Amino acid sequence: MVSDTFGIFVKFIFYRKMNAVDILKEKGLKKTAQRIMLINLLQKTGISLTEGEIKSEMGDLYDRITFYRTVQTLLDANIIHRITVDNITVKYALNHSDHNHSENHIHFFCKQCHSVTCLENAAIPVYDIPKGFKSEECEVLIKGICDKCHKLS
Amino acid sequence: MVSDTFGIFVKFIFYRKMNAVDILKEKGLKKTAQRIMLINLLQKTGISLTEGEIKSEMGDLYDRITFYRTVQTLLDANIIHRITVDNITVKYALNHSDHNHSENHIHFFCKQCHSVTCLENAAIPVYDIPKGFKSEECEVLIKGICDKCHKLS
DNA sequence: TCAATAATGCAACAATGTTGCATTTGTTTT
DNA sequence: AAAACAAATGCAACATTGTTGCATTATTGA
Repeated sequence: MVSDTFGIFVKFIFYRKMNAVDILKEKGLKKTAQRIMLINLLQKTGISLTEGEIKSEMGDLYDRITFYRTVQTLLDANIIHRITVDNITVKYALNHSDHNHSENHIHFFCKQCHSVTCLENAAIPVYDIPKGFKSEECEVLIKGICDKCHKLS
Repeated sequence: MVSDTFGIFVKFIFYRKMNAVDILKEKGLKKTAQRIMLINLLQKTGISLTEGEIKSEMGDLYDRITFYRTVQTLLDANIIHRITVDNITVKYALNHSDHNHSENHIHFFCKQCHSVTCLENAAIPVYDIPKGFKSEECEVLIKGICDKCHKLS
């Protein structure tokens, strides 16, 4: 039996392994020092970072106002996303890919080391919500102990 | 076959239908004007409210500093809980019951009227998280169109 | 009713986020 | 490669959100 279905070729761009300059170019954004440094930082660490953590890594290059504008630009361009833990701590993380809609994946918050990991491959289940409600997007934050802290204990 | 299992009698207190004064008494908290008014307001509206909404309802009785302290007291006593939408808007809602651990239920955010409803009866599913991670708590925010807005369209 | 204790509200501060505008930088065109 | 253009930066100044010390006021239990 021969399938007559044509495959649809979808171009996926994965940010984790891409050069910061190329990401910006791809989005038609100017290659500025702060943008490149922020993307590099999020790639290097692999987890979500707070403004404070980003600030201390960036050193002299950090400027509070430019930081907020850089973040806004990268959020708008769908390159990074933002997570809030306990209604207080705001963290920033690199999106998985071009096609990953900001909030459609699960975040894991470690109560011990306070790291936030994006669980890209964990499936978002279908929720049994009451009649009349129409679900479109979903944010999930699981709290517990991460793999690294688990190993140490 | 006769079961020899004894039932365990658990006293559940449901905040939605309880008098504000009784809730405070039950928790050993003083019955102050602001606390009573805030609880009454959350009971009356049934949905989550922002500080601004609470302020305009409270009128003269509202004081910003006392509000933050009142909120903290009621959070600590497990009477209310806090929800953040889009990392910006903070909302407050009455807990379902004494035994409802703050974040262990699903919130529904309506993109049209911006209301947040607590879906008390919607079950939280078991997530398939990577090996090594240990899940303890879970926060879920579903975004879409609520039942009221759905009816109107 | 009075004393003990906790809550309130003012001032003052701290942290977080935003806007206007002159200057600088990145990009495009010649 | 240099000029011209547009967009990003960083300063000042402001707006919003949340916190703390302390004197005053309200609640509660005796």
